[in-house]
Amino acid sequence: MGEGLASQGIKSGSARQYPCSRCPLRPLEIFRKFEKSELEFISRFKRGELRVEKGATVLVEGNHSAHLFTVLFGLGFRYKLLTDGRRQILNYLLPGDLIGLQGSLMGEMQHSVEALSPMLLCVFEREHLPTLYRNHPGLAYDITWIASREEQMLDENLLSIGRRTALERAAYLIAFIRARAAKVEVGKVNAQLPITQQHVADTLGLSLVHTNKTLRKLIEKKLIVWRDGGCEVLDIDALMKVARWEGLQERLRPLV
Amino acid sequence: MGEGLASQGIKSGSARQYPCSRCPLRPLEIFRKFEKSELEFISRFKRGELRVEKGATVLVEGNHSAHLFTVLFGLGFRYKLLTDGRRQILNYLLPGDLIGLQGSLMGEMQHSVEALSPMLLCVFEREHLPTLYRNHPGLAYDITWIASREEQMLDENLLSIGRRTALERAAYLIAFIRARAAKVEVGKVNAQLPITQQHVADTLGLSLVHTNKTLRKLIEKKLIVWRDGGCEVLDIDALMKVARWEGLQERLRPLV
DNA sequence: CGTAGGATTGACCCGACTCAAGTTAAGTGG
DNA sequence: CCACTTAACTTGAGTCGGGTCAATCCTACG
Repeated sequence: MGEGLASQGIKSGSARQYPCSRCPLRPLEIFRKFEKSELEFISRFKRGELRVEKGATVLVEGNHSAHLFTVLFGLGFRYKLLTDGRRQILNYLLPGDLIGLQGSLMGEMQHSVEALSPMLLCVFEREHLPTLYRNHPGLAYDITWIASREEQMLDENLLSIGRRTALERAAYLIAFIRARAAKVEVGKVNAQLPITQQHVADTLGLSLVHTNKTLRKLIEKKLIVWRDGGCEVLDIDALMKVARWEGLQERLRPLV
Repeated sequence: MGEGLASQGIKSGSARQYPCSRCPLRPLEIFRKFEKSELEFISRFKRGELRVEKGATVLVEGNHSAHLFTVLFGLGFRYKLLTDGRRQILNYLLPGDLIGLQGSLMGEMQHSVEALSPMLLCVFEREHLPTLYRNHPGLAYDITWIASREEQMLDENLLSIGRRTALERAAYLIAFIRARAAKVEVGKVNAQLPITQQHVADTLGLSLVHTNKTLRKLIEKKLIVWRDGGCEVLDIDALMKVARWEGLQERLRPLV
């Protein structure tokens, strides 16, 4: 188990490596262009940056968090546990995704968040959220939009786990993450997804052993390879076909 | 398949049976009390009412909807289909729930909605949403809150389908709907949930036959009975124990 | 060179699926 | 009022996907 925020320093003020004005994500074409006033607000809203290592726990179910984060770099995942330890991974977190909105709105986190790779997070103060809603309806709208997008992804995952076969599920999951990653890849494309087969199993609702055998089929078909403790996609179109998945249809989205 | 909105009349103006001032839901103790100005805005935001029969399709995946709804009475569900017809029910819709927010924000519906009982819906105009965000930050916040709550329920469902056994899942589902219904039951408590075993199967990701055998076990244990084409809960605490579910923890919520 | 986390494999079993009949209850038309 | 239909619920038999157990293998790392 990780340690949560308390023990991890949040750099603020001048310690930032990425002031909003030089945000590495915002120039990407999937993100809608912001007004100057919006950027200014966001810039003030941002309290600092948080660097978390691979494997660290960013947020813990049951905790109250004073912060809200946006992923700048790296990959993480949200999950829930049953009392006896069974784990279900709910979704993955990529650059541009918001972390901890549920906790900010409702008080208590109902899920935990862990880093799959080193991550860099923008830190926002939860208390400023009402100010944002009061003074920047456009940004408020964006936040609802982002929450709604997360809901949509969960719908899709639910469909997958409930109604797809093991092979389809595996293909869907990998194609889905790959497709999302492709949209926010900053700099050189890092084709490698830093997940273990245990993560895949806990996402798909399968056992580790069966997950391994299922992934093996995808590997034999040369749709993916498993290398250096991670997954590389060789043929995303074929994966999508196996999964009967149409692909992401999103055009422009907000980045808070 | 139902017919969608086009063929169904939306009563507006004086045809309304429930002006917001006499909203049957708002007095319930789970809903937070609104300011007079908020109520006035909601009242203008409401365009009319829509009555749908049992079995009717309210919204169809892929469609653009000009409306947003709040459930006043009745029970419905959201679902998605795979191309070959496999269906996954994502969540159930009860009084006080918002329908079609995703479609309103992102343009196209990514899921369909069907009525399980006769339903009465408040109809809102999608175009007025930006006005709401501009003039009523508190309501905007509420809408985000509602979206976030839906996300939370989906997280819980995902955990259930991915990691609970068939018996646990069935117990969880029924306890969950029952618990939610208990909070919004207007007038006499109608203990009967108007769902078929096919709905349960499509929610749990199980086959109809196996669902039947699983429910049979709950019936034998006298936790539920299946009567008149619906489900009645006899012992919700026992159901929760079987499901290892802690129950709903929500206190006050907004009603838009 | 030893250890540990992850990936792999085989053997065996059980939960869940499909197929195939029923049964029950609520219409519907004659 | 009865024969016919249809939707939903049941039940049994046989099969198979996916689970558990138990090794084994790799490879990065101290």
